[in-house]
Amino acid sequence: MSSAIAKIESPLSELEIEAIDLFISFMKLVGLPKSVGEIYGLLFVSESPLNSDEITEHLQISSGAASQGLKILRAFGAVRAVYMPGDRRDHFVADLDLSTFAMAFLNDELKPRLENAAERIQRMENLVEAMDPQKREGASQRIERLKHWTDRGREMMPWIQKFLVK
Amino acid sequence: MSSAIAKIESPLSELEIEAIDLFISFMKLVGLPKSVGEIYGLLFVSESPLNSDEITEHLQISSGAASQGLKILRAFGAVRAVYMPGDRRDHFVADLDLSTFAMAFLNDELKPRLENAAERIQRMENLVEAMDPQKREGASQRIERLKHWTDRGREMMPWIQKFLVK
DNA sequence: CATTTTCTTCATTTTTTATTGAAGGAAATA
DNA sequence: TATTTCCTTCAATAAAAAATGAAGAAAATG
Repeated sequence: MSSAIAKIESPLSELEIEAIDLFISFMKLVGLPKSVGEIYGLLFVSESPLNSDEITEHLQISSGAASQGLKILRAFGAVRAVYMPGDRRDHFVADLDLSTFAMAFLNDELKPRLENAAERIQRMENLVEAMDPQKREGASQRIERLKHWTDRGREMMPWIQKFLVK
Repeated sequence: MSSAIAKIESPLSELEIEAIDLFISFMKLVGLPKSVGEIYGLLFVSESPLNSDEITEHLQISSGAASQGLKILRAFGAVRAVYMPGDRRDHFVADLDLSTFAMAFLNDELKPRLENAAERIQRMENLVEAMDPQKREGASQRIERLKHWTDRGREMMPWIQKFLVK
């Protein structure tokens, strides 16, 4: 840096604060760390692409957290790097279409869990088969209930996906 | 206790372990602690109502955790206390209909968040109004996108509810 | 190809969240 | 009403998750 004068900390605008707050709570809901919400919120309202330094300065977070958070956001397709002529650094913009993010969450987080649940229920059914007939009755009913609801969850998936793309 | 002989730790059956594992991961998904999943999983496959002591023994958790977990589960309507003649202690059974739980989660967790988001977006719109016209354009578009998707979430709620009750 | 810049990784530290268990309250029993 | 049993609460502790920042990899520059 050419100037010896310390950079003035860029305070966040009210708008940025609202956006960041919103996305922090949203990311918490889907189990992602605060820093991910901060970064996405900042990029969402930013008029221009931001580089890693700008992100760490604005949000007062470490470079590690920025790198990690951006990695997660890129994996979800919520953020992408754009080329800025004459600047070596990566610059990032938010994908404003939240359906991209929702879709990725559905496929990467929810779907595997439902599949895992299905496998587990299959194992439970096998275990119930092996029980002596007296005990089997009640257990069997319970497992069926469980199966019913996970099936229900799976049925719901494609519908939600349609809802998201339209 | 009349007997001086230490109680043998009741190990969990394979079926119980599968059920507990399943509900631990499910509760994690909705942001509830492990112990809540353990308790619900145990009760879900239990043939008979269990009291607090039985729960703490089987799961090897503290009385505090059991009390706390049962409180949460009752609040969600996922578990209820049943009367056992000749026994002072509360006995608990799981509500096997998972839609009760899902519905409570929707109403208690999701709905307030969406409403909160709506308020926040309203504030953001006001802030954008107050910006100077040059900057307003882009910001305004972004907020509209945001609004669109939270509205979408709100539209989806009643549909999911119908799906759950049927 | 040496130097500088940028980015990522990961061991450590900090922060957050969950669990424990003792203390005390509430209700049933004697 | 004193005693016992059961349950909950909450301060302290433990466990889990996230953030930090230094080390080093990767890539561009001179």
